[in-house]
Amino acid sequence: MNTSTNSGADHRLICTVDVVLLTLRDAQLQVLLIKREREPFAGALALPGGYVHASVDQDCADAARRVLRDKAGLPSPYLEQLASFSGPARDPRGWSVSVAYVALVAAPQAPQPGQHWLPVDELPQLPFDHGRIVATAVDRVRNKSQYSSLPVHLCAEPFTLPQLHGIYEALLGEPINAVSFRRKMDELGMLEPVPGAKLAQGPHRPAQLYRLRDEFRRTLSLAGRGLNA
Amino acid sequence: MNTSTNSGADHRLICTVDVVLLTLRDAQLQVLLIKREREPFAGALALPGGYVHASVDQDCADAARRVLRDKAGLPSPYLEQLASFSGPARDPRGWSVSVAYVALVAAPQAPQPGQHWLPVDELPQLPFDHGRIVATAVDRVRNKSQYSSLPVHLCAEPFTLPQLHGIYEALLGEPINAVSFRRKMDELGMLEPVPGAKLAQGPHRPAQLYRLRDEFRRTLSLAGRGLNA
DNA sequence: CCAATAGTGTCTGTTAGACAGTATTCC
DNA sequence: GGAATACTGTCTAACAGACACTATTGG
Repeated sequence: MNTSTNSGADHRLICTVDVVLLTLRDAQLQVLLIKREREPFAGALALPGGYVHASVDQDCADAARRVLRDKAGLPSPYLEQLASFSGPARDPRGWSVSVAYVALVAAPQAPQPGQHWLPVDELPQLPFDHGRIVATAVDRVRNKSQYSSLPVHLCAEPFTLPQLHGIYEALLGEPINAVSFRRKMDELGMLEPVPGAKLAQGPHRPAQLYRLRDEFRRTLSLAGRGLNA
Repeated sequence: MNTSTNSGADHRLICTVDVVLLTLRDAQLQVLLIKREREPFAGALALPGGYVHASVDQDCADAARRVLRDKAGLPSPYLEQLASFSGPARDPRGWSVSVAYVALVAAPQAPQPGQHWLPVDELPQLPFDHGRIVATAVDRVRNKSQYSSLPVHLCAEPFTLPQLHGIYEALLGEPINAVSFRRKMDELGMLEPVPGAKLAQGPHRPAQLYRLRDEFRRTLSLAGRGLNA
C-alpha cells in the first residue's frame, strides 16, 4: 500500500469527541446524557459528543469544550482527557475514532429539555460504545479520588471540610476517617480558609469555609500515600 | 453547519498512531526512534508511527501493534494507550489526531539499520510533537513505577529480585530499600519462583529466578501504598 | 576461611485510625 | 443547660526503613 505523502480519503477517518460529564447528586455519581436528535440512534440517550471540526477546533480538548458549551450549556468545568476509543463497529457510520473526555461539575442546574442526569450505576444500554466509555470514566474518577484532589471539582466553592469529606465518601463508597481526612487535606495544601466565613447548617457549631488555592484550579494535588480509605 | 448524517470529507481527519517504545539499557530509559523515509521530515529521527488503516486495523491498538511489527520488527510487547494529541499545527499535512501508545520491551536486540535507541533524557529536537509525546510517556512510566508492577515488562524472564530491584531504582532514579522491596513484591503476588532455578552471577550466593504469573501478563498489579521510594 | 551478594529477623520511626475530649452554635 | 455537629489531642496499631544477622556460592 502506498502511503507516501497521500493524505487523501483513505487516510481520513471519522473523528469525534465524547464527554462524560459527571456530578454528584443525592450522594450518587451521575452522568449527563442527551437525547439524540439525529441518526444514528436518534431519540436515544447518549453522551454529549460530536465531530471534531478542523476549521473551528484548536485541538480535541477544544472540541470537547465546544460540545459542553453547545449541548450542556456549560462554561469551562474541570476537563481531562480520558482515552480514545476506535474501531469499525462502534459507530454505524463507519470506522471511527472518538477521543473521550471526563468533565466534573459541582452544581447541576435543573436539566434543560433533552438533558438527563442518570446515576452511573443504573444506566440503561447506551448507543455506540458509550457504556464502556462511561465505565472507563467512572473507574478513572473513583481511582484518582483515592489519592488526589480531583473530587474538589465536584464541590461548589466555598465549601466546608465536612462537605468535601462527604463527597470523598460518596465517591469511594466507604467511610473515611475524619481525622486522617483533615490531616491529608492539610498536607495536600490546596485549600485556604475563607477568612471569617463559616457555614451554619443547624443548631450546632458552624464549619469553616474553604476555597481552592489558585495554583490548583487546573492542576491536581497528589497525596503521597493515598487517602487510605 | 449541517452535520446531519453527513460523513463526508469535512468530518474526516488525518488519523495516526505513534508508539513510544521504551527499554532500559545501561541503566537508562531509552526510546526507539526511526529514521523517517518519507516526507514530512524525511531523514529525521522520529517515533515509529503511521496512518490508521480502516481496512486492516481493528482499532488503534491494533494499528500500534502493526507499526511495531513493521517498523521495529517486534512481536507483541506490553502495550498501553497513552493519550491522544491533536491540532492544526502538529503535522504539516494538516489538522491531525494521533493516538499515542507506550510499549515496553526487555532485551533490545541490536538495532537494525534506521533504528536508534536514545536515552530519553538526552533527546534532540524531534519532529511533529514527538518530544512532547515522549515526555508524556516517560512521566507516565516513571509515575506508574511508583506503585505498580509495570517495570516487570522491562525485565527479561526469568529474572531475579535483585535485577528487578535495579530496574525500579533506575526508573525512579533513587535507591529503594531492599527489604521493603521484597515485601512489596511479595504482597503484589505477581511473581512465582521458577522451581530450582537460580542465577549465579559471581563468587557468591546465587539468586532465585522468578517469572510473572500468567494472570499478570497483560494486567498490572497495583500496590496499596506505593513503593515509597 | 574470605569475599561477595542473596535473603531474613527484628527494632525503630512514621503515619493512619480510634476515641475521647473541647468548641460553638440554636434551642 | 442540652443536643448536635465541628474540630483537636493523644493513644494505638500497622507499616516502611535501618541494620544486623544468616545463607550460599567461588576462590
